[in-house]
Amino acid sequence: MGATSAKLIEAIDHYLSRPSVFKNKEALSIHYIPDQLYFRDEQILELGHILAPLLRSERSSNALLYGKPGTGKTVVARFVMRHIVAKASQIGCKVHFCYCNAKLAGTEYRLILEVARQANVDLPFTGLSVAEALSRLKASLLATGYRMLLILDEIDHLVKHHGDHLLYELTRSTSQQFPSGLFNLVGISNDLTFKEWLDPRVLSSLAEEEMVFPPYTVEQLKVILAARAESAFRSGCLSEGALNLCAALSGSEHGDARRAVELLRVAGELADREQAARVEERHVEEALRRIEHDRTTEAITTLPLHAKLLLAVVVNDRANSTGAIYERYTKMCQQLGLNPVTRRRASGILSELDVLGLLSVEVVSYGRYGRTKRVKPNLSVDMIKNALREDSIIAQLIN
DNA sequence: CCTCCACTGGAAACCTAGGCTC
DNA sequence: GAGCCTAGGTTTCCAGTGGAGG
Repeated sequence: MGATSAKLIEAIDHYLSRPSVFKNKEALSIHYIPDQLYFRDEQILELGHILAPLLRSERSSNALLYGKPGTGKTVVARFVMRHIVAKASQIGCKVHFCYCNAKLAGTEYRLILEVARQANVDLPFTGLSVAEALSRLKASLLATGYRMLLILDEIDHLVKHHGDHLLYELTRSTSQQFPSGLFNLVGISNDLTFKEWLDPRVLSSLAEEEMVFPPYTVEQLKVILAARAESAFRSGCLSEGALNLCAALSGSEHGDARRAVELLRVAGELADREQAARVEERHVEEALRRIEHDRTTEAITTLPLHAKLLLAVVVNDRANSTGAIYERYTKMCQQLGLNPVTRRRASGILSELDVLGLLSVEVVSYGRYGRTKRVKPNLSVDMIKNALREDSIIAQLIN
């Protein structure tokens, strides 16, 4: 064995023997479903009542769960589903249970694909029309005599990007075998106004039951965090102050428990890295910065090339109107030997950068001198430049 | 009150790259 | 291989517009 290998093994051993503040980090993962959920008994029981008929192979009502991010919608839905799945397999009830995030799936087709996968139906990952994919899924369910409970997370994303056509089809899918409907839907939405996007027929069948999840208070967040921390951290490895700070930082926005838990996890990782015995408040503060930083760096580095170029023009040349930005941008493309996108597209990209929170874009009118977008960076220019420099093509253009 | 700038942003067509079915 | 499908990005076309200056 070479000397390098020996050193590597030593380093790994050292890493493994190093004390950690965590005893079970899994408990702070976003996919973790605790055995006990706090302050959501009402919603759990209500959803349980709504879905219980499935266990007698009857149709349940469709339901919509609303609430701001991190108010426990997803975890409640999955918690209830877990219990019902257990019961269903115990009594041999013919229902497929399926959880799917519409935003992660991306498109209608990929959503159906994911649903089908969870129901053990094989579909090609491209090449079929949405209608064909759906009818194959239905055919397979009918052939096996299963009905399906479908929990659709971030359903507002689906509707806003692809319309309500798919929901219409799902709520209208009936057969002789299932005259009341083949699919039972539980939709989850962050957006309280998304109903306006729905056709009234879809809305009436989808929103048979509606549940609203209120934000957690800071005090409630403390209890939730304390319980998670109890299973995640070794005893004495989390200071009271750090926990309170996590709750306070997340509670001040809108009681976002997911964010609070993430903050706690990152703070723990930072404490581990510096081999601290305990997670302190300063780790939480650093974690907050780190999360913010990672989010923007990630957003920038994954941008398409022309979006990066336009962003570079804004932060580098201080150009602030669509016309000026476009002019500088086309010169830049010339230098690089690239074909520039059209004015229309550039305008669209600037708006997209606004939605991502990287730029702040405002339409202003200068009267006789026209109407344009007033554009300025929304974050520290240095942070944006640093992230842009990771792209070798852009790096040569930024001073 | 009217004009007219420098755009905005909707709509539809188009292109590319993937893949299925027959 | 022909003839379909989809997704995602882009181009083309164009009607619409807030408000300074006449």
